[in-house]
Amino acid sequence: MFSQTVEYALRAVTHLAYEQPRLCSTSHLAEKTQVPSAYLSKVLQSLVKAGIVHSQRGVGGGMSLRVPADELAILDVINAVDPLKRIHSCPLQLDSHGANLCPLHRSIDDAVCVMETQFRNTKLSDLIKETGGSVPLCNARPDRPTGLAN
Amino acid sequence: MFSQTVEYALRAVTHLAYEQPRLCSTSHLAEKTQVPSAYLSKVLQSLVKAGIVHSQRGVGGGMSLRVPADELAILDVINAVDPLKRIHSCPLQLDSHGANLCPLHRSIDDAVCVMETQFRNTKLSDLIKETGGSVPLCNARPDRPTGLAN
DNA sequence: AGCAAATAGGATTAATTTGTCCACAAAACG
DNA sequence: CGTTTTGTGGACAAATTAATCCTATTTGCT
Repeated sequence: MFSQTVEYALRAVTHLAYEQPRLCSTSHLAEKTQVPSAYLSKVLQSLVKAGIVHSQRGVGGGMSLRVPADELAILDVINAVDPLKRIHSCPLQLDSHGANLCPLHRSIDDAVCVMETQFRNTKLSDLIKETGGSVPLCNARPDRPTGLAN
Repeated sequence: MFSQTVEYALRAVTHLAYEQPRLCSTSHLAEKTQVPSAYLSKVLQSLVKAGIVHSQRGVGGGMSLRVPADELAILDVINAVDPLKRIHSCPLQLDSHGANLCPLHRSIDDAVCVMETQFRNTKLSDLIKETGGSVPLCNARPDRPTGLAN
């Protein structure tokens, strides 16, 4: 349904929010989110380019959120790595119906639209609240909750 | 967002509903829906196996709907070729939170759930109603609306 | 029986997505 | 200044999805 890449990106920012404002190295993030480290680094690069994540090289460096968790919609994260694509015109070239989509594509686009709205309204901060016995990233916690990353 | 295969399957059943109760050959369907013919035949095989489409070999044969269009949810079509996968347990193995999903996966699954419901409530018959200046499959019409397929 | 029209299905190729590896660049720190 | 730690980016490999090709099988028709 959603690509692996989206899943990985969301895991990453969720953990970053959880450890805010500490910097997380890619390898630390990879371990915590169970994402292949080398691939995660690619995904993070996309998030950096999108201005969602800040990166700091060198000793003690790593990644951190560039945006407050309550201002970052998870739609932004999704769109940074694998954009939801709304249907604006008929995929069959026969655009003899102008701006209207046929019922099929109207229906598909409606579904995408609903998700888009839902993901725009869900902020990253919503994902790090511990609600109803469940915790962010399925109980992934920092090793030393009060210490430094790594 | 949705796979090519889902798109193709939906185009196919839409056109089948449109030409109901005539039989449509794969090549006729392929032309009308602009789907690669050889690939469409694979997709149709899945629909046949799922009991959604009836196939008839030999001269004058082809495909037809096995189910009335107003009883066939487009969710059934989607699930026949590329099932929506709900998240039932945490993708990270740490299932230390029992039946609860973490907020991230709860949120993703909610979105999938909404779509599932929407696609369950949308019947194929809804896709062949000509509403608001737009027509099924972006104006694809049978060559001879009152004649035989092909 | 024999031919033509159609689906069924296996094998193969192409394209895309996912994942790995390695050399390089920047930053901190002695 | 050099070494270590970190991200960057390119090239490549593996896996999955999409698409093609070819042969068999079923069916209708003369």
